[in-house]
Amino acid sequence: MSLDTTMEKTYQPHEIERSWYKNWEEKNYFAPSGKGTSYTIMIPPPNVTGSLHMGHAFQQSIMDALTRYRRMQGYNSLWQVGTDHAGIATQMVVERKLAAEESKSRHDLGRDAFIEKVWEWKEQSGNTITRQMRRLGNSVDWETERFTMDEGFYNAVQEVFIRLHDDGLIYRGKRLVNWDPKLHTAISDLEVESTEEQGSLWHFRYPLVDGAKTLDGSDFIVVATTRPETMLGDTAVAVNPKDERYQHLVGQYVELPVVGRRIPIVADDYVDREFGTGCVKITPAHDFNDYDVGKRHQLPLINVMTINANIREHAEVFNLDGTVNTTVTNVIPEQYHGLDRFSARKKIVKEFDNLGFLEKIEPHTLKTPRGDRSGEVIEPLLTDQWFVKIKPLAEPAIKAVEDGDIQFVPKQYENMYFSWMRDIQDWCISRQLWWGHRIPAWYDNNGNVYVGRSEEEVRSKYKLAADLALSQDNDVLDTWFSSALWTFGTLGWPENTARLQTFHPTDVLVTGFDIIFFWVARMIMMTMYFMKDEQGNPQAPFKTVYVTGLIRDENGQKMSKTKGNVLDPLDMIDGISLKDLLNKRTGNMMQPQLAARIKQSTQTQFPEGIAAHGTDALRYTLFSLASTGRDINWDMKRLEGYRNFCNKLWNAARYVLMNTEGQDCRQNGGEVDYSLADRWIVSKLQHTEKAVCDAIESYRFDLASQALYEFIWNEYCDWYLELSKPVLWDENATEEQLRGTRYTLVRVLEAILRLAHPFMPFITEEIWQQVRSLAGKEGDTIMLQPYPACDPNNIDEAAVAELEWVKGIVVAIRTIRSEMNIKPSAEISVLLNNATELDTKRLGSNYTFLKRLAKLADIQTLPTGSKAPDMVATKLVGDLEVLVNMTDLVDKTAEIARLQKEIDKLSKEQTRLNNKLTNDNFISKAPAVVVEKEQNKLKEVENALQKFAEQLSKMQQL
RNA sequence: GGGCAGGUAGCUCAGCUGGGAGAGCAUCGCCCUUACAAGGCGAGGGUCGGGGGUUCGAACCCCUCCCUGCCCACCA
Repeated sequence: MSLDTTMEKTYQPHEIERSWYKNWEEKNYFAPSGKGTSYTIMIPPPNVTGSLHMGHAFQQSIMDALTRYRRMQGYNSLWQVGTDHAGIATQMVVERKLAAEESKSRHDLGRDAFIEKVWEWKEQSGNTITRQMRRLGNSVDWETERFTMDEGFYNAVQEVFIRLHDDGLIYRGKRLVNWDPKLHTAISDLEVESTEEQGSLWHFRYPLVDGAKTLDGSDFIVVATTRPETMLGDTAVAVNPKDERYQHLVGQYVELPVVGRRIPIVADDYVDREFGTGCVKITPAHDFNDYDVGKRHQLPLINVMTINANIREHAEVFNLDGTVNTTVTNVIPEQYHGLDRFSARKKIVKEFDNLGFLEKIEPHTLKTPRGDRSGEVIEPLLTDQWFVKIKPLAEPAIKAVEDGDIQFVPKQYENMYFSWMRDIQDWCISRQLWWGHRIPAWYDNNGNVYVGRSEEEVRSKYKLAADLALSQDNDVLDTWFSSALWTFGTLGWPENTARLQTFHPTDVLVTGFDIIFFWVARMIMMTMYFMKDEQGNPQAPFKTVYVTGLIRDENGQKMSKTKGNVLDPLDMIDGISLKDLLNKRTGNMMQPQLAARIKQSTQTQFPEGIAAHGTDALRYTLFSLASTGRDINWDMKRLEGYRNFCNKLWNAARYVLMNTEGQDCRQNGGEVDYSLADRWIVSKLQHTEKAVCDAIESYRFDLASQALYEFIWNEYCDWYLELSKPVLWDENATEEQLRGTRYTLVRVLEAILRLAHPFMPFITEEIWQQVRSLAGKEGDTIMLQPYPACDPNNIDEAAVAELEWVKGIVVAIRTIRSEMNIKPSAEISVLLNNATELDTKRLGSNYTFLKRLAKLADIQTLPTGSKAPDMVATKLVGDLEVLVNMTDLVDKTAEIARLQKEIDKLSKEQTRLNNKLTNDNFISKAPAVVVEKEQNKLKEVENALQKFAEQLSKMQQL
C-alpha cells in the first residue's frame, strides 16, 4: 500500500466546493443538452432582494437532485432559474431603508424617483440570493435566468391582462375589499390572516320611532357589536325573519343615536337568533356580511373612513351599483372627525353611555383580520379595484387535478386544493403600490376605461380623438398575477418559441404547502387558459406538484427573526463564530427587547458557534429528513452525522486510491478471479441502485439517502473494504485475484459516486476525478456520466448467501469476545461443531477472511466423533455451533451467565411459538407457508435451546 | 364549525398491499487494529397515544376517545 495519495486525511469541503461550482458553471454543464426527452423544473422564484433560508435550501436541494438525476439519465434537462420582484415585500424594504437613511417617505421622492431607487436596490442586493444558490450547488441554467419584471415578462403580463379583459374575465368596480390602512393598499383574501384576540361585545340601545315597541314594551331594541365605531355608517338593523321577538318590528324604523339617521329594521336569514340579542346593526360599507345583507335589502353604503382608517369629515354615500347617493345624509358629528378607528370607538362607547344607551359590555374573543405583511387590522373599505372573474378559470384547473393530469405529492393536498378552488372568490388584482407591473389601462376625464399595451395602442384600438386627455391607471398588479405566468412566461411566451415547445409543460413543481393557493392554483388556472396543446386542449403547467413541509427548529418552532431561532443554511455550510451569530440574530431587530433572551438561548445552544459542515452534508441532512409532507424539526446532530458520512466516503476513497493507484485495475482488460467478497459487493450494489432509483422516482429522498448511506457505510466500508485487505495483502495472491479485487474496489466506488452525485455533488465530483482513469472512464465531469442502473445479471445470490454466512460467524465470535472480555489483541482459536458439508466447504474457501476479520489464530471444524474441549464459549449460527476455546482465558461464571441469558431469550420465543402452533385456529386458518415458517422457527429454537442447555450443564459441572 | 396530518426507543424519524418492531443520534462497555477517533467492535433500551372491534394473527384495517400541529369558514 502506498501512502503518497494527494488526498487530505479529513474531507475539507470549502475549497473543493468553490472550485467545482465555478468549473461547472464556466463549462456550461447546467444548460440543457439539447438531446433526448425534455425534463423541466421551474424554480419557485425567490424574492430578488431576499436571502436564502432553510426552506429554500430544502426545496432547491430536492430540485437539484431531481435535475442532476435526470440529466445523468440523458434527459434534455432544464432547471429554470429566476427571481420575483415581490411587490409589497420589496417596496417595504426600500421604504424602510429610505426612512432610516434619508428620513424620507416614498412620497417625498415621487413615484418615478422611488421606482428608480427600488431598481438600484435590486441591482445592489439582487445577487445575494443567486450567490447563495451557487453555494448550494444548484445546477440551474444561469444563462436563461429570468426576473418577473424583465422585458419579456412585462410583455407576457400585458398580454395576459389585455386578453383576459377583452374576454370579459377582468373587470373593474367599486367593491368592498380588504384594505390595509398602513400600507394603503387593497390586498386579496389570501393575504389576510385572522388571529384570535380578546375584545368586547358592546350592547347598544337603538331607540324605536313612530311609537313602535318591543314585545315587553320597551321603546328601543338592543344590538350587539364588536365594532362600535362603524355605527356611524349603519344603514339598517337586521333580525331573523323567524324570530318571534322581533317579527312585528320588521319594516319599522330606529333612530340611529349620535348620528340621528332613521334606518329600517329588516328581516334576514343571516341573523342568528341565538347570538347576542338577535338584532344586528348593518354597516354595508365596513363589513363583508353586512355588504351582502345590504345587497339583499337595497341598502345604501355609507363609508365613514379614510384610507388611513380614520373617521372622515363627510361620509361617502353610494348606491349598490357604485353611483353616488345624494338622498342619504353624509353628516358625521364633528367630534369624531379625523379620529382613528380605535379612538373613535372609545368615544362612541362613551357617548352611548352618556346617552344612557349603553346596555352592557361583555368580554368576547373574536377573530381579528390582519394583513400578513403589515400586521395591521384590516378594514373592509369601499374602493375601485380590478378583479379577475375566477370561476371560469377555476373549472378546468379543478378538472385537471380530478383527472390526474396534475398530481399532488403527497396526495392529501389535493383536498386542500379542491376545497379552496370549488369555493373560490373573484381575485382582487390591483394594488395601490408603486413597485410592480403597472396596470395597462387608461382613463379619460369622464371615467371611461381603455385597456391596451400603450397609450398609443389604446387610442387606435378604441378610435379615440387625438386631443382626448388620457392618464394611465396608477395601480400595479398583485405580484402573484405575474408569478402565475412563470411556467410559460420564462420560456418566451407570448412568442411561440422553440424553448416553449421543448420544455412546456414542465414536469414537477417543488414548493411549500403555504403557497398552494397563492401560486400553484393560480399558475394552473392561468396556464390552462393561455397554453393549449396541438389539439387545442388546455395544457397543465406541470404533471406533479411535490409539496414539502416546513423546516422548524429543534423544538418544532417555526424559525423567525423575532424568536431568534433562524438558522442560515450558509452558516451550516461555512460555519460561523458565536459572535457573528449573535450579531446576526440580535442585530437590526424590530423588537429590541427580545435581544437578551435570544442572546442567551443562542449562547446555550451554540457555545462555540457553528462549525463548517460543507454543502454536501447540509444537503444530505435535508434529504434524509425529507419524508413526504411532514414538517422537519431541524437537528444539528443529524448534520454532524452526515458531515461524518462525507468524511467516511472520503476516507474510503483514500483507501481505494492507496491500493490501486499505479496498479493494474484491469483498465486494459485481462483475466480476473473474483473473490466471494467481490461478487457479493457487486450484487449488493445492484440492490442499492434499484432502491435509490425507486425512491427518487417516488420522491422519497429520505429512503434514497438511507439506502445509499447504509450501502456505503455498512456494506462497502464496514465489510467490503475489510474483506479486500486479506486479498490485497496476501503474498500468495494471484495476479488474477489482485486484479479482480482492485477492479471491484474501484468500479464499485466509481458507481457509488455516480449514484450519490445528485445528493452530494461536490465530494462525488472531487473523488470521481481521481478514480476516473483507474475506473477506465472517459469524460470531464461526473455530472454528465450515466446514472447507475441495476443490472440483475450482476446479482449473484449464492455469493450473497455465502457472505452472510461469513458475517454470521464473524459477528458471533466478536460478540463472544466482547461479552467474555477477551482482549481485542488476543488471537483466539475457534471450532465449528455440527458442520454440514456446505459449512466445511465454505470454511475452506473463506479461511483467510475469517481469520483476519475475527482476528483468529485458527478456525477449523470439529472432526465428527471427536469431543469438543470443555472450556468453550458457544454461539449458534443457524445449526452451526461456533465454539471459542477458552482454555487459557477461563471465566466460568461469565460464560454461565451468558448462556443463561441466551436460554432465557430462547425460552420466551419458544413459549410464544408453542402457543401459536397449538392453537387450532392458527393451524387451520393461517396460510400453510406461514404455519410452516413458524414450525421451522420453533424447531430452530428448540434445537438451540437444547445445545445451550447441554453446554450450560457442562459448564456447571466443571 | 368543517377538513387534513401526526402521536413508534431518551431525542429525530423509517416501517411498502396485516405474520411479534428498525435506523441515526444519545447512553453503557472494550479498543489509538497500517482509509477514517468526524473512527472500529459489541451491549442495553419500546404494552407502537388510550379503549373497543374485525382477524388464527394488528404499529398497520374499522369504530371511539385523548393530545399536538396545520388549513379553511361570516357568528355580529
